[in-house]
Amino acid sequence: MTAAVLAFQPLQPALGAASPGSVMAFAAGEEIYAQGEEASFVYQVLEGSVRTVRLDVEGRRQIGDFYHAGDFFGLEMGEEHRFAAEALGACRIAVIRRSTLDGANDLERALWQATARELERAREHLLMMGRKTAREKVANFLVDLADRQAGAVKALPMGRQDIADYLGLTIETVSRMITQLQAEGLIELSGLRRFRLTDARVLSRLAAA
Amino acid sequence: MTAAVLAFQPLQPALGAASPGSVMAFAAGEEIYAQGEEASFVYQVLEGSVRTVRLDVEGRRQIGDFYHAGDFFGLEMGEEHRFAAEALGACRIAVIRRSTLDGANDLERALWQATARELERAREHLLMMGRKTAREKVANFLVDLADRQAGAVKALPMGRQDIADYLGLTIETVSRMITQLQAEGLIELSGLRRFRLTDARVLSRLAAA
DNA sequence: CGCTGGATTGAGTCCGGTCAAGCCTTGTGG
DNA sequence: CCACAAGGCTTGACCGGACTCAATCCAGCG
Repeated sequence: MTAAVLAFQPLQPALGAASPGSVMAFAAGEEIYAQGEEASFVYQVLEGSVRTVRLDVEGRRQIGDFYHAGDFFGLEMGEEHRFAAEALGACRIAVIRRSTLDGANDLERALWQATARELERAREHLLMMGRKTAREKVANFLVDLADRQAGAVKALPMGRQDIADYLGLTIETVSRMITQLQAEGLIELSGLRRFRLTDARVLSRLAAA
Repeated sequence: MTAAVLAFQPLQPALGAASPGSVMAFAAGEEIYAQGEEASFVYQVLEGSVRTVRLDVEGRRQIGDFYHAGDFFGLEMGEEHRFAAEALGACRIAVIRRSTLDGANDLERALWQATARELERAREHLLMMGRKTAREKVANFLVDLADRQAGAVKALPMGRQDIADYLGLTIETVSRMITQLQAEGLIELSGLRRFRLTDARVLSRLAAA
């Protein structure tokens, strides 16, 4: 568990401790649940980051979302998971059996709220996919990521391919845009997995565009 | 109210009749609620179709989703609506005050489920936006629309611009793709707002691609 | 140090966007 | 029932941003 990963701000309190769930640890790249697997649990990130992934018939890959400390995921209503969930790096996950929620009114409500928040994020994501240029998408992605982390130096816990599959771009285009933003002095990379927003103002306008 | 509009299959029973809500009628293009408006109601389509729309800073337009008979919409968790809702054609809408839901456990649960279903649709939509070609997007759109309607001849209740803004394409591209699919004998238009799938098999493969 | 897989860079292509006419439904009024 | 307008839709020519293919580069690690 690196300091960088811990820098993510939990958006909601841990449910794990208070609820009859267990805590599991996963290593980088490990699958937490599979696409098509029965959805009998809900999950909360305690430490680390998680991605949800789906492959279509042609093998094209789409990232549904990234989840960091405090986030719930696996909130499907259907019988099975439409996306797989995978650990981005080493992480600890609280696993809560769905059936234990029945009748637990506040838990139920908390999960409904989490579901609605998810929906909001999905719609925001949609908006971005529909009408933004590659440059705007990448700027938006970095600003969002930075917003969730304290400190000037932000972690970039996912690889370029993951970013590409999240934004609906190719890895080459993502790479070019990052290089470009850096050349313009809007961001600053240190290594591949660490960055700073050197001009948050311009970048935010770009992202919002 | 035309027969075509009524052909949509309600996916969930009407809540309006059973609940302390009122029913309102809207004409084509009328706004049901505005972007940024306080979200103190939830809505269910009784007759007709509805679109949710959002304009970004640059004036780019994105359709969030289309809703037909039986569908709930306006299910935001936040204080205000992120998208506006507008009547596609003449329609009747059940309006349910959110506060009347407190403590009504089965209603609450029904709405959570509706929220989760929305989330699923949003993710499906996302998948499509990320990785599909214009041709696949349009095929997918038509197959989805057809699936929700009985009878061989399907209604196309929205205009080309709405389809474009839903799929993240331009109106010209949508038009070209429709023309192309028709030229290949996969679909058949009669007028601008009515179509048949003449080769559902091939079309579905295209859509799934 | 030397590997190795991820990331970058470059050249060329193509899909979908843009700009610009026209066409056709649809609805209105004579 | 037809004429006419008006908006929505289609079509065409051209352009450009993102993709593809391919060759390095280099950070991270043993």
